[in-house]
Amino acid sequence: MIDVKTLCLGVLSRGDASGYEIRKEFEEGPLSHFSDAGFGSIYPALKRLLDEGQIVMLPHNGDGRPDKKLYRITPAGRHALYQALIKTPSADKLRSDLMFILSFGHLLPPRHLDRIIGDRISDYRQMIATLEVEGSTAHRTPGERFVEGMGLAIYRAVAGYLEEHRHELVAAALMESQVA
Amino acid sequence: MIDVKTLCLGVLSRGDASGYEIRKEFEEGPLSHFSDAGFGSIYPALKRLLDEGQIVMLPHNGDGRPDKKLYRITPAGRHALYQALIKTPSADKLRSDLMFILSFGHLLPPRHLDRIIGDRISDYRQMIATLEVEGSTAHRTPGERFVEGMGLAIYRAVAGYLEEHRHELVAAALMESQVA
DNA sequence: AAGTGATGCATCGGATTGATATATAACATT
DNA sequence: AATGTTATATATCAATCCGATGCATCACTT
Repeated sequence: MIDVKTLCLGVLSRGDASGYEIRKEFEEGPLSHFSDAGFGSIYPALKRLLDEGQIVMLPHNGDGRPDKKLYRITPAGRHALYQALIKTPSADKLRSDLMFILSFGHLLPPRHLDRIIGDRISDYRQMIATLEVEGSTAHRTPGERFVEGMGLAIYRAVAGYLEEHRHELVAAALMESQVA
Repeated sequence: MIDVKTLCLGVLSRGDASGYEIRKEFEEGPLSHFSDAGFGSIYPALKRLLDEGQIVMLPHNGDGRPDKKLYRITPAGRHALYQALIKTPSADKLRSDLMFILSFGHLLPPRHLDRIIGDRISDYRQMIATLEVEGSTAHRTPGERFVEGMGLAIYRAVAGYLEEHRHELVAAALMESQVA
């Protein structure tokens, strides 16, 4: 798995940024659908990257404000990023609490099953709507468009599957609850 | 996110198992598509579950063999599992090194892009074929069938998207490499 | 008889997660 | 004017998790 240092280098390869701004990339930007990193891993990562000379800190303009630290990638950093990018990528992994829960559907009240599936469908429909708007307005590189399109494709597949098979699962749970 | 203790309780709720067998569930079973846990987290988790009285160790039949330890869930364990299952599930998250890499496609040789995408398509097609066979033979609860079907739906969506958009991305990278 | 691979337990360092703490600025609310 | 809320911004910390490694036995092949 790609580590947080590499994730940070990736963001910085697009332009200078602070730790806070890097975080936002993983929360909102195109990368957000397939990567993740919190402050607890970003700040230590930046510290290590500094030590290794892969980034430098820009002298802050003394604007006052709570000391924003801007970082810039160095040639050494670009080289390290490239080395990480050409390594064979490890397998994709989807972690889903919902799927774990549903695989034990027989232990739960049918009404509850129906509700959590319905809620999740709404979440996905919302994300899809947001992506459809952003995708047509925001400026993106071909790579970013590709990745965003993949996110959209997956969200649509999941939402569609949940909608189509929701009733099967709830019906099976209902039958079982009547036997018991 | 659901922790490894709960994942273990889930597996044990279906029947007694050893740490090794629990691991196999996450590697091969229907849960494998959406959960994950290695020995380094399973063994400590089992130890804690023992301390908390949520599982017990069965007296091993002294068969010789490298000391297989069978665990069984207790009523307290089933209760803890239930409590975990009815909590609102956190959002699904797909971690994909490939997508991170592709979003920096402009930094890589077009040939390389084409190759890693092609490789990944083969991986997915292989997984889909395996799932299609298993799905029609193995015995599954409704919940397990539902989850396995979701895995299949996602894999098909990803493989399809990669196949359909592969050339766009590679073509864009080619154009850029000619400009430079 | 040697090798390979599956079964099986266990540990350990390093990395990550998730929660928490602090502080300023901008904006809206009462 | 005072209060509350949200966004900006850095940082730490315990609990947990990941990945690699080590050890030993059994089954099967070559």
